[in-house]
Amino acid sequence: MKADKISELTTNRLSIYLRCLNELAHEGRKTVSSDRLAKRFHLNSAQIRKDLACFGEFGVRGVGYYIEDLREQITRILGLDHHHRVAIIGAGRLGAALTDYYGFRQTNFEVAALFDADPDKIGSLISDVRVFDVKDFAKIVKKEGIDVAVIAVPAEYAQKVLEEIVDAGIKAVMNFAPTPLLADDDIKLKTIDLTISLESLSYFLARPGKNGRE
Amino acid sequence: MKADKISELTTNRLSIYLRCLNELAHEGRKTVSSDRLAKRFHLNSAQIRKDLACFGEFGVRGVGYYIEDLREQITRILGLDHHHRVAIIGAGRLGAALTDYYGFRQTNFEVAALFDADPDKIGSLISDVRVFDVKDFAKIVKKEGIDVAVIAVPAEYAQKVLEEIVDAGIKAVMNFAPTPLLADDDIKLKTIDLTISLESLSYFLARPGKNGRE
DNA sequence: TCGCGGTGTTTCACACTTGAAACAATATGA
DNA sequence: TCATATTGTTTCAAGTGTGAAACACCGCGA
Repeated sequence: MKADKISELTTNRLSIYLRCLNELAHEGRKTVSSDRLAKRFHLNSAQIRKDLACFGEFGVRGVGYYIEDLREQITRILGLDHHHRVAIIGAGRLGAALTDYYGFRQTNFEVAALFDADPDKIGSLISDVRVFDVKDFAKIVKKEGIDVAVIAVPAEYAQKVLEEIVDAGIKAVMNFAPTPLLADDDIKLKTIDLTISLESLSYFLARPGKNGRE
Repeated sequence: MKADKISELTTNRLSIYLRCLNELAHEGRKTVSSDRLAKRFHLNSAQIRKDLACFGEFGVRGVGYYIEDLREQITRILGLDHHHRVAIIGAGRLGAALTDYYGFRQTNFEVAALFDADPDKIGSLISDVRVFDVKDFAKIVKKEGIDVAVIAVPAEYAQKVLEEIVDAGIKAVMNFAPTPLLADDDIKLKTIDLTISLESLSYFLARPGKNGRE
């Protein structure tokens, strides 16, 4: 197929498939068919084949997929074979929790620096990561070879911080501030808005009987 | 309109509108039209009117919306005028960070109890919240009047924890474990999967020139 | 009283995603 | 050799969300 317009939904599913394959590999299985994979993990077999076909032909007709091989392929497609260095802006509780977040290490991301404007925090260590003055952001980014930024500051500062991030040449940003941010099209910006999720739960609790799954 | 099938996308937008109104109210404005709101916050005016019309007639023709009034209405619709008591299962770093998360207080959620299986943690206090043995979950839930649960345990335990949560009679669950969970239709389950978001950034960085906004 | 501005509502076209179905192609094993 | 299993690919229908357009209705101020 080799479509060049890959939906983010597709790559999200690749993440899921990768986890499923890891589980199967852990059990010692060698091959799996899209049908078995779908039945086991409540997925859709046609979708699995379509998603994978976007990136090449990884299966063997009549057999299925070699689990080890497919794991490597998906790992490569998702870029998980590359190392990334992360800056977290905002050394509050969220920033500190994220510094320790196991998911970063798991996905080959390394928290290389924290940034804050609070003089009491600047210079300190959080989980062995140094807190720098946000004024020195661009300089440290260059020196440390940072290519990913995480926004963990209050909503009112988020847009300004994002602009500094972009000015420093970073293209991939994860935003935890509860506000939509504006950025150019060549910047990959993912916003994780916990407040919206909470208010969605609140809405559900306020009107029993109706539902919606995310 | 009074449609009874409200999309979650609609309620998510209500959350956004509420924030915008808060900002406007803070500036001392009294009324706002859907057009001004849309232009100011990069929204779509037709969508705003449609979303609001799902729940009643809040505007005044020829005038727009009274900001204070609309804030109250949306607050009521989203159930933010009700207090909720939250249990966090998993007293690790993520659980601890969430216990302190300001967004909970902001949305009228109160973290009432933490749960863990680690004897070293049970009985301790984290930000003034007691850590209980997860074995006592149902008992404490009843005693403390808890109606919302947050899953902050490793992925392999998440499904089991969810079942205990459901058995305890809780209907609203937020899951931070990086795995899709299965639950009945009458349970509101929101999964925040940071790993998928990270892998999405990784994919983007691995293939420069292509993009996608979440 | 009249015109302007803005809501409430309907309608339509477009895009995207999903899931099913069908089928050719092709390894494997009997 | 041949049946079977399963991929890779195309096609189609259904559902959902978006955004524009049109317009009736109505409050306000001139």
